[in-house]
Amino acid sequence: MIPKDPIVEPQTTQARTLTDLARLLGVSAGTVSRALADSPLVSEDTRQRIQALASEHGFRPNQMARRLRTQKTGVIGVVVPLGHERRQHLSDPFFMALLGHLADALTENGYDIMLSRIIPDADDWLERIVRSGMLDGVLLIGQSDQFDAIERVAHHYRPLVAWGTSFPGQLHCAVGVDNRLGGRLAAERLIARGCRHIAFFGEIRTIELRERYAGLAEALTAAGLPAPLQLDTHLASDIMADEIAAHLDGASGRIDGIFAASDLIAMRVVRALADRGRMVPGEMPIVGFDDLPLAESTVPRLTTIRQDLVSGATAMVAALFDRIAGIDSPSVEMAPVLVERDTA
Amino acid sequence: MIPKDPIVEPQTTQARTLTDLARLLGVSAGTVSRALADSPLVSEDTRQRIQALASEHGFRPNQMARRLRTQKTGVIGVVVPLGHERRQHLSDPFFMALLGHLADALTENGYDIMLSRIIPDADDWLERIVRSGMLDGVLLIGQSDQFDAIERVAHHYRPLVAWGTSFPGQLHCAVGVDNRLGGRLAAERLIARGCRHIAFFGEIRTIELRERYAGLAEALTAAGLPAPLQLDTHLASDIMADEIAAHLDGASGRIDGIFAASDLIAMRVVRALADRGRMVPGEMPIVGFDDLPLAESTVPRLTTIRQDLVSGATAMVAALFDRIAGIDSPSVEMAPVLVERDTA
DNA sequence: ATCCGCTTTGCAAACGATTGCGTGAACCGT
DNA sequence: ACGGTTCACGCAATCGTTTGCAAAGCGGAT
Repeated sequence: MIPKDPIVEPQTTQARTLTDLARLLGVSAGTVSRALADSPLVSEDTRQRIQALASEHGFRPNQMARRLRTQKTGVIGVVVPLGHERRQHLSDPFFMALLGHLADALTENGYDIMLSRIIPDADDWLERIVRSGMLDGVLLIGQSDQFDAIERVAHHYRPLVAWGTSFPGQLHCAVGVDNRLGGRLAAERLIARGCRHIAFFGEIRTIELRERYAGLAEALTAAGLPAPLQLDTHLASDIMADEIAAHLDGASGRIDGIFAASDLIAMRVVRALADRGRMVPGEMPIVGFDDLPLAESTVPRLTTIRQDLVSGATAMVAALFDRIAGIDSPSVEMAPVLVERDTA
Repeated sequence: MIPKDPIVEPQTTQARTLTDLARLLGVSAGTVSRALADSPLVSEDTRQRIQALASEHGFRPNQMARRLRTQKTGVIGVVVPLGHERRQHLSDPFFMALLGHLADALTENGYDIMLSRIIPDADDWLERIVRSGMLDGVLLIGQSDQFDAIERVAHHYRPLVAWGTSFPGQLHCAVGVDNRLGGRLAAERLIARGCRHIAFFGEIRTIELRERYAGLAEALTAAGLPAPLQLDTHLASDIMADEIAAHLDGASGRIDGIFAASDLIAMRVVRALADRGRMVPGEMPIVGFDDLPLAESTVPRLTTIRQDLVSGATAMVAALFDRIAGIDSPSVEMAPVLVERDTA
C-alpha cells in the first residue's frame, strides 16, 4: 500500500477565531456566536452565510474560551485509583472493559473523557482532581483502599460516582455488585463440589475484594468448615505467576478448592496447576470472579461469578448525570450470579 | 467495614479564584499568580504567606482560564479509531495495555489524557479532534482503515503519532512493529511444523492486519505453498466465537495450520478446536500475534509473535514530545520476535 | 405623522488566569 | 544628601467565547 499524494489545503485564509469570521463577514462576533449556536435571535439568511463560511474555513470554536465562559467543561474524569497495586498498569481487563462501556455512554451524550490513573500518594489526590476546574463530574473505577478519601470528597462534591461497594450510611454514590453475596455464591459452589479447605487467592486491602473474601468466610463458617486461607495475589502480570506458584507449592495438600478474586487470577491458577500436573476441576475446583468475555473461551472454561458490566456502566453514567443535574441519586447494588462452567 | 464520621470542612471561607486570595491578603492577583508559580519576582515572605493561605484554602487555579491564557492545554488526546470494527468496545487487550503504558508515560510528564473512541463516520473526524483547541498533541492507537484521513491531517498538524505501520514516504509518524515480517515469522514457524494449508484468521481492512496477512502470503509463496485462506474474524467478543466456529467447520479438512491475527483470536480458536476434540498443536498448530501477558498462561501456552508494547509506548511518547517541541521525529519500526511455546 | 412592537444586530462585560510594563520604595556608593 | 540600581509589587491588557442589554431598522396600527 503506497500512500497517496498529499491533499492540498482547501482554504488559504485560515479564520481561527470568532472575531476573524466576524470581520470577514462584516458582522459582530456575538452574531457569529449566536449563528453557530443556531440561536433564533439571528435571521435565517445571515445564519446561512455565517455557517457556510465557518464550515468552509473548517472553523472550530476554541474550547478553552468556551468553557471558561460557560463554566462547563463537557469533560468527565474517569479515574482509576491504584492504592492497592502500585505496580499495576491499568491492565485489569474487567476495569478496562468497564472503561470501554463508560466511554461509549459518555461519548454518546456528548461528553469527553479525561483518563487518570492515580497512585494515591498524598491523601488529597481526589480533591486535586475535583477542584482542578476542568471536570463536570468524576467516575471512579474502583475504590481501591481509598474509602475515607472518597467519603471526604463526596461530602461536598456531588457529581461523583464510584464503581464498587456501598455500605449502609455511606456518603458517596457507588454502583457495583454485592461482592459479599458473590463470595457466598462461590463458597456454596465449592462446598457443593466437596471442597472443605478453601483458599482465597487475592489481596484484601481493596474494599471489593475484602467483601468477596468476607462472603466466602461467612459461608464457610455457616457450613461448619474451617476459615479460608487468604493468599495475597497481585495483578501485576509479571509477579502474579510466581506468587501463585509459591502459594500453590506452599499450601500443597492443605487446600482442596480455590476461590480466585478475579478471572485473571483464576486463569493463571489453572495454568499453574496444569504445570504441576493437577487436574481441574477433578483435583482442584476453582471459581473465579468477573465473568470476563474470555472466561467462556479458556481451556477449561471458567466457572465464575458474573458481574454485569454493561448494566454497571449504564447505571454509573445515569447516576452521574442525575447528580450533575442536581439529583442525589442513590447507590445501586446489583446481584452477582454464578455462571457454571468447567472449573467447578 | 463501617464508614467513619464524615470529616467537617476545614475552611469556612472558600477562596475560589486568584482574586479572592489576593483580596484576602491585600495584594494583587498578579502577585498571587507569580507566588504560586514560584516566580523570583516576588519576595520570599510574601510568597510564603500566599502559598500558606492557598494551601489552607485548598486553592486550585482554574485550568480553563490558565489554558486559555497560556494557549497550552497540557492535554494529549489518545484516540482509538474503530473504522474496521463498528461493534468493538475498546476491548482489544493489546490496545488497552498500550493505553495503560501511554497513560503512565504521559502522566509522568505532567500531561492529562483525553480518551476518545471514534467511529470514523464523517471523513473529517481527525480534523475535528486536532482543531478542537484543547489538545497539545494526539496519539492514535491503531490506524484502522483510516490511512488517508491520517495522512491528510499529518500534512499540517505535526504533534501526531500513530501506533501502526509505516511505509516509505509516509507523511505521518507511526511507531509499531514490522507486521509483514511478523507474518513471515509466523509462516515460517508453521511451515517448519509441517503445515501446508494455512489459514489466516482475521479481517484485513485494518492496515496492520493486512500487512500481517501479506507477510504470511509472501512466505508461503516463497516456499512454494498454496496461498493462505483468509477468514474474517472480528474482535467483538459476542460474535467472534460463532465466526470462528463457522470458519473451522467450513474449512474442515482443507487447512492444517492457523495464523491468528491476534492472541485473542488464537485463544478462541484453541477453545473452538477443543470443543471439536481436535488437539493443539498435534492436529492443528496455531500461532498468534501480540504476546499478551496472558499468552504464557493459557492452556496450552500460545506460540505467538511478540510486539513489545512497553518500548512501543515509550517510543510513541518520545516521538510526540519531540514533535510538540518542533522536532520532526521519524517513524520507528520495531522487530517482532517469535515466542515459541506450546501451540506451534 | 406618531408611536408601538418586533426582529435583528452591535456593544461590552464577563469568565479567571498570565505577563509585559511601569513605578514607588529601599538601598547602595560617593 | 543625592543620582542610580535593584527589588517587589500593582496595573491593565490579553486569551476567545458567550450573553444581557441597548438600539437600530422596519412594518403596521391608530
